Amino acid sequence: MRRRKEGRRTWTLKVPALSGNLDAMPDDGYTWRKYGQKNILQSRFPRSYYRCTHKHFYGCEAKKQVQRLDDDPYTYDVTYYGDHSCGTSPTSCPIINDAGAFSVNIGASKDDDSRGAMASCSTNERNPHIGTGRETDFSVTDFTDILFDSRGSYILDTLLYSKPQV
DNA sequence: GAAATTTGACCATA
DNA sequence: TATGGTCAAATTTC
Repeated sequence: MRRRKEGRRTWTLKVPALSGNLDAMPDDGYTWRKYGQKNILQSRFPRSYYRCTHKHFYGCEAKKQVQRLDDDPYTYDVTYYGDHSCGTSPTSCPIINDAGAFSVNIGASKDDDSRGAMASCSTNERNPHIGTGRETDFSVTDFTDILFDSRGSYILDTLLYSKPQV
């Protein structure tokens, strides 16, 4: 495989399929173009590869991989690579699910999430709360800054969305 | 006709 | 050498 460049920010989201529809990929506010799909060993479902539609216009190097979880077909594992430099930005919480709430794990490195800060987001408010154990209010803009701000010292490694409560 | 998706081949890495 | 990531031609959709 071609390894991604060192220092590139990556993070992973676990995203439930919208409304229980396996074909309804959650929208994160960006426009993606699919450039490949591969069957992965030890996984029943193929992995899809996307890059930013504006790659050629803006040289935007953002990419993402979408993998349906083997043990939970209603959940996607979405891995983002790099930042968007195309000037577009999400218009809401990166992904809104049915339940509305999710938690975010922000680590300093992929192997160290012990220093992570927690964040949560609600569909009703569309206002994430970010803090370290304590609840601190931030705006959506602040939240997307953490997600995509190239100046940020944090690496956003894992977004763990809570499953819809049925 | 343009843009997006599909799919098999190619290639780098472990 | 097996696996995973990307390329690019063919096909589909708008």
